[in-house]
Amino acid sequence: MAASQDVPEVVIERLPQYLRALTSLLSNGVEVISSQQLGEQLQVTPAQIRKDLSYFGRFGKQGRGYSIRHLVDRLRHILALDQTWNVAVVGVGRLGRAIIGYPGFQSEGFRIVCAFDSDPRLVGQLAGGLMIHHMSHFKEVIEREQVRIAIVAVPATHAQGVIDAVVEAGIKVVLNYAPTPTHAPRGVHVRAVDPVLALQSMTYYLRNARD
Amino acid sequence: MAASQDVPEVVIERLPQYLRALTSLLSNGVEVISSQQLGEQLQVTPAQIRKDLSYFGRFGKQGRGYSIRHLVDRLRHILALDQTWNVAVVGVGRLGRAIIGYPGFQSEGFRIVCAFDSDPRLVGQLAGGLMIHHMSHFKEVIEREQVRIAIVAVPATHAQGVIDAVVEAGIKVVLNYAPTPTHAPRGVHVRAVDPVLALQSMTYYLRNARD
DNA sequence: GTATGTGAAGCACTTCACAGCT
DNA sequence: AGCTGTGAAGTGCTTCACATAC
Repeated sequence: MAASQDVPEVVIERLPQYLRALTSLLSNGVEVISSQQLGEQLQVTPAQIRKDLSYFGRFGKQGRGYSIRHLVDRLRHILALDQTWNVAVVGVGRLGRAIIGYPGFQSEGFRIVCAFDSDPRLVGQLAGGLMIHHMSHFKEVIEREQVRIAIVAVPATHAQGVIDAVVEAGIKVVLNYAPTPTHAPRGVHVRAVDPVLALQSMTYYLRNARD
Repeated sequence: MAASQDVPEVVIERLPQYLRALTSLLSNGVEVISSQQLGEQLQVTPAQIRKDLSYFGRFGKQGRGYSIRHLVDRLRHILALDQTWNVAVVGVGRLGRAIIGYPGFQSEGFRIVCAFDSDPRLVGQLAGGLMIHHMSHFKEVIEREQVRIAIVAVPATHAQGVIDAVVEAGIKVVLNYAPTPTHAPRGVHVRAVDPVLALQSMTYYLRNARD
């Protein structure tokens, strides 16, 4: 058991994976699971699962395993997923529209409630049913809409400026789709979605590769 | 300097980031850079950059720094990015079509040359200018088209089956957009693009958060 | 008998710090 | 004088292994 800041970030990143697997098991009618079994499914060692969970409490029963239903509840609470989060999308080009239209966020409790762009020709139009606001109204709109998460889908050249602006407006969690390294102050969490980087690192293994 | 298998995967994952930053610098007319300066730009320690590069050779000049032009060439070679890679997309639903239409792959040397789906109603139609083939012809088509990379954009329920099939056909590099954990044999590299997982881990920090 | 929770050990990546080159 | 390349030291995550609980 530990205070928030003690938990390694790698651990936090694994919890949603555990949660997803457990939710799926539950919907298949499984009620109890051991760290061994869950580990096989996720390709993780049982010790790692037990250690990860131990940062937050003692959720298992020795000799039996974990009650999936109970563990799901606890993980959802730990990750603050036992509530709906409102999300703003910045950039409504091709990518931004795809993000707004993607049903996978909504179904997991992330509700995209407003969209922004800096192009005045787009402002006032609709994108996926959402009114497009100008970036100059960002702070005002996200406060009204109670948004605490921003998704950035602008060209690489604009990404840092947009991140600066959303941080200035008080946003602490950013999902960045722009293919560029970015910087944010301490206490702001930015994660990148960058399929090109992922491909570019894997081609390394095709280099000589008969492995 | 070391053999391929000795280089930690984390190092390989950083190289494309270095490459991207260096390419950008070069196009801005910068010719030489120190590990210190590059580190500042990428939020990485200079020692880490030097150590990472040292796995592959000695590319710098003591007292001066690195010739960006030279380093870009070497990194592109190390990562096997000094060639074009043909890519297959499996799944031409909404997401698959967005991937096919995304210009960011093409511009980095990843050419999407064929598309597959298991829905017979889609087979024979076009998606983003590409003929949609049935999965039953996967091996035949990728061999003809010289494809060694697959992008999987099918529903979670089908992802493992599709990955099994593409691996069976000889694919060693997979970019998986399906929101589900997957397994592949040793020697096959699968990376996941999973924005929902990224958001779900960041909400942890919004839990108590005035940090 | 079976599986958790956890200190301790192990391992791997990161950072230091300095010799060596320009 | 400045900056790389790199063994050595440091750090932090992972795995072990066993006492403990059911």
